[in-house]
Amino acid sequence: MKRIAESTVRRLSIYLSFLEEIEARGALTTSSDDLAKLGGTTSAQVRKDLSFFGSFGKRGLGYSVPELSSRLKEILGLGNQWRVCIVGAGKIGAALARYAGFAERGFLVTGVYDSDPAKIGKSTGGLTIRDISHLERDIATGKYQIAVLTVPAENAQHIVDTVVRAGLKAILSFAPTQLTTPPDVTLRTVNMAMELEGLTFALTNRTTER
Amino acid sequence: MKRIAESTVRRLSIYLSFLEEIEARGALTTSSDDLAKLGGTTSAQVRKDLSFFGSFGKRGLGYSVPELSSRLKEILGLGNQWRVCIVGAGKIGAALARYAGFAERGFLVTGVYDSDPAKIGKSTGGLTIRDISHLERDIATGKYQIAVLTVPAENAQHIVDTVVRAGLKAILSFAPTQLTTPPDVTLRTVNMAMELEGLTFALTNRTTER
DNA sequence: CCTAACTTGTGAACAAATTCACAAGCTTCC
DNA sequence: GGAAGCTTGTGAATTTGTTCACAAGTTAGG
Repeated sequence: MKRIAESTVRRLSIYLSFLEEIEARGALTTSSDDLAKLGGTTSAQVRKDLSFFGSFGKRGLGYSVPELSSRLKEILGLGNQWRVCIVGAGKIGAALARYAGFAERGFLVTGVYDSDPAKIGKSTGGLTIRDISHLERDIATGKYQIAVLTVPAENAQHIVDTVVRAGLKAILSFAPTQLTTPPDVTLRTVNMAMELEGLTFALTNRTTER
Repeated sequence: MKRIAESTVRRLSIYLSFLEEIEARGALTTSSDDLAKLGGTTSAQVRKDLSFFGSFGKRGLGYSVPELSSRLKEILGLGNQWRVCIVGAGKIGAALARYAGFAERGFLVTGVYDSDPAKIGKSTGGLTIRDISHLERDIATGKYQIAVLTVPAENAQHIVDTVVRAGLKAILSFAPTQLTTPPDVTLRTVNMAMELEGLTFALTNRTTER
């Protein structure tokens, strides 16, 4: 299969959420133009994105909402449930552990880890906080497929190395630092400071950039 | 000024954080190659990114760390402080209100808003939660330059419309939904579900995408 | 003062992503 | 069953972003 751009994958997620809205409203079919308008893109872009994976529409008619929706779920790997651990039981970690939106999408947070003895053993979002020294073993036994890191920048790379060593292939980091992983491990980073800087850049340079 | 790509702005943020690390370690000069290695890019990319804004280095020598650092801060609009409000005093909003990392970068969270009567008047992160019905007026009087939205998807667009009407030009949203703003308002969205879907796509399609 | 060793800044070449534009398929209606 | 009206799927054209490659500064050493 051809390499798929990250921007394409992001748009697929967007299309899927629109399809779910459309489905909830009871419509049975939709068109690339509908999806484009909702997502602020063009119908050609929508069709091109989908074309990487096959052809799901009917010429003259559009797309069947339930069908496209389920094909997209399949493409995005949302057919089955995913076991997720949260590393770092600070405020953000605790908020995520409790966040119901994950479960709706098939992400099951089944473990929370921290290194602070004061937190270990306490409960958050219905889960008992485990000692981070157990993390590597737990991953190695297949307990998790995805790790979400909400730890300070200083510890982040070390934890990445640990979970990678244990065999994990997907990491979502909220640590405000640049991390490195081997090429077979997928890493996404959400850096709030960086997002805010994108805003202040726009405010300062008034270049209506988007 | 030429339009600057969002990818360029993100890299500038990364370079800045490296410069601060380098500065903390006491080095006085650095090179495009150093920055490239730290950031997983190429030295040509670094130089090209900087060239959009001027020429800050000395041929044969590299860049003065304090100088480049302060020029980048200026470019990113970090010279002055920014007043930020958080809309939505749920778990994530409360976590952000308390997050010290913002202040370090010059982002002052000076207000938290919610619509839930049970929360209004309570305190979070040293701030009293205000009734969201005051938000529009507060923005209009210049209290804030940036709004951070941590509200449910259903309410997000309505709140965006409100803050835009009040004259705000920069919004960071954590709501898991697609939002629209006029072209002169900069919007950045962090969507956790979408990030996780990017991971499961990679796990499912095994295309070592990055 | 000349040469060697660096490193920047930048047009030009290249690659990637997006948009265009249109043939091809499906449906409806007469 | 043919024409009209849609909408998809996709090569080709275009635009945007990245990498190359090298002239032009700068410093150090003899």
